[in-house]
Amino acid sequence: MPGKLGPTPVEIELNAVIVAVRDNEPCILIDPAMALPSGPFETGHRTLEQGLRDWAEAKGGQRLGYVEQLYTFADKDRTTGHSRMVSIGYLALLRAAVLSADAVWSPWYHHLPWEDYRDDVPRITSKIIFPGLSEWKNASADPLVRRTRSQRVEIAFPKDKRLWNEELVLQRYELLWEAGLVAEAQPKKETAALGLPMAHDHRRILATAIARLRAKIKYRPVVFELMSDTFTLLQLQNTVEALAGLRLHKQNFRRLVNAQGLVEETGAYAAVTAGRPAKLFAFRRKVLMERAVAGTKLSRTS
Amino acid sequence: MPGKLGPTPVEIELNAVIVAVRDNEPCILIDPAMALPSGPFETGHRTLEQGLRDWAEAKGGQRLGYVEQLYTFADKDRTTGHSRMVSIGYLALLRAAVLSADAVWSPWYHHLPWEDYRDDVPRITSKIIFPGLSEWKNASADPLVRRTRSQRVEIAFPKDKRLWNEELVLQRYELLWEAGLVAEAQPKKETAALGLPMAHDHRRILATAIARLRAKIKYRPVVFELMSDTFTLLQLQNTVEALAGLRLHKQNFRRLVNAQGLVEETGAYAAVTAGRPAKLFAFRRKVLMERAVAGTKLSRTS
DNA sequence: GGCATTAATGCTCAAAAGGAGCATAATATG
DNA sequence: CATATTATGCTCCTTTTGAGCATTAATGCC
Repeated sequence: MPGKLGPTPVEIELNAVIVAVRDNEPCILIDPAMALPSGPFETGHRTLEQGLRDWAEAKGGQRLGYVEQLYTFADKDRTTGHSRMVSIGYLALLRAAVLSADAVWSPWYHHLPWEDYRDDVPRITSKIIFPGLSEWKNASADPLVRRTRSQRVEIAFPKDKRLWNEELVLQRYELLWEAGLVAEAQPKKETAALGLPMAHDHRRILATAIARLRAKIKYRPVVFELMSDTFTLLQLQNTVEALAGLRLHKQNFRRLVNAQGLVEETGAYAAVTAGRPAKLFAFRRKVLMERAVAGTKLSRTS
Repeated sequence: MPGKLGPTPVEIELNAVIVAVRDNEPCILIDPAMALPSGPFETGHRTLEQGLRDWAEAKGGQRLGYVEQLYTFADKDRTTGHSRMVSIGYLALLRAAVLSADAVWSPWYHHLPWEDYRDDVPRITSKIIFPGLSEWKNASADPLVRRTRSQRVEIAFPKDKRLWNEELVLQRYELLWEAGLVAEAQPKKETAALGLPMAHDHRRILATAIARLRAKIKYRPVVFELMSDTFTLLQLQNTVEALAGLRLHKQNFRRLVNAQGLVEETGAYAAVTAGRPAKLFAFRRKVLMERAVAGTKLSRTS
């Protein structure tokens, strides 16, 4: 290859989106500079994931529960001095949380307010996003570009809210970025003020994490990593709704949870708040072993 | 954190699992040393993916079609000299293929022969794998360990072939590795000879790629990246079957493809081989724009 | 106590999707 | 022409989903 310059000196940085749900609000750990917790990858670690776990434990005083690698970024602008910065994003789920002084739980919908459809469509959607994206679409002279943009917008932010696809978090963020509607964007508008900005490209990493999590809760019992040992079905549903940013049909949700054998009754009842007391359930950890659920869509022959 | 040594000098290596299907056999690109194509990440590149594309194009003379990041590995044993090697795995799909001299297409089932269930259960499964895993299971004195191993085996390699889950490629490889049944394993048995070994941990990366691809074909129209411009429905089915390592129900496969609006008739017919001539179809590229299909399993309220 | 309110739970019904297989159509070959 | 081979159309039945009605069990207020 012409212009070969040899291996680039590189530094590895681990970025973690650490999630917990408090009062039915999904929150992420950030520092006062609006940055995700991040640290260097040290020589002593056997694997990347162990590196992350050790570092998070030392810093946050918590043991990370569920951990999953998200994506490795190495864009050109991620540079420190003359060496290149490669960032490996992780998603981690946490139950309780005692925080060290320099960290805060920040509700993730503060950063991506357009993602919360639990109480109808967010107001900013029609007030800012639709006009903003429309303007962006028409800003191109090329009719082909306009058509493409139009289609992307319609998929990411459909007019008909029943077509809302809660998994397209990253696509939506990228669309808003391209349209200059978020503060991090390069050719940004003066008006770019959608959501609370974060350091560097951390809001993008957050979007990646939410997308992954929203996809995953559908076929893997990861929600339980966010629940306490016992919980009511409503609490469970509230947590799923918080993550998905959607309201779910109560009875069908219960049917699903039961049919999958995900929980078992503990015999106890929740301390009452109002209405009929709810049974307390516990996650059947056995299902983790019993099944390796994976969506089958292929109509195989028997 | 005690023992902190500061950022580790690191080198980035890109590893690509480049897939094409020839004569209904999924093949991967490897060099004579049984290694996946790999190259360093150069300073000149804007992003990792662009780095991979440039490098693959220069080396293979091909433009990569579909590219997807798989996983970033940085295990301790991946070391060159005193700097640490971080490997970023990619999956790429290719249609045709003119190869440079030092590369070969190797059928992936040569490396993972237990993954091909198209003609019934592979023979090695009952002849080598079942006894081997059984022995491994019983090798532990701890009854708890035995139980866990037993469950893992039953999920990965179920006795009842209708329970075969074609997506668990990585789990199966790891199981065989732990049991010392593959040549790459550390505490390997003399008999460890399942499948054609590959360099380093490349067979593991291949397993990751296959798992990802098998999962993806179910909800994204990626197969078409492997098809020529026009094809018969049987050819399409054969390709899917090759990837999934399964036989599918013909009529239902067609119903699915039609219902999803994935293809359109071209009006032409395939050059006959035997039997009734088949219509030639083309992929409806529009669906890529029309829909951003994502599996919905949450029963939302309307 | 009686009644409104709030949740939890049980059940039904219809529509959509998925699994299996029968029947027919259109070619090639001997 | 009979046979073999593949393509394609259609039916039937089972499961899964989507929606909503009805009942149960508490609390709070009069």
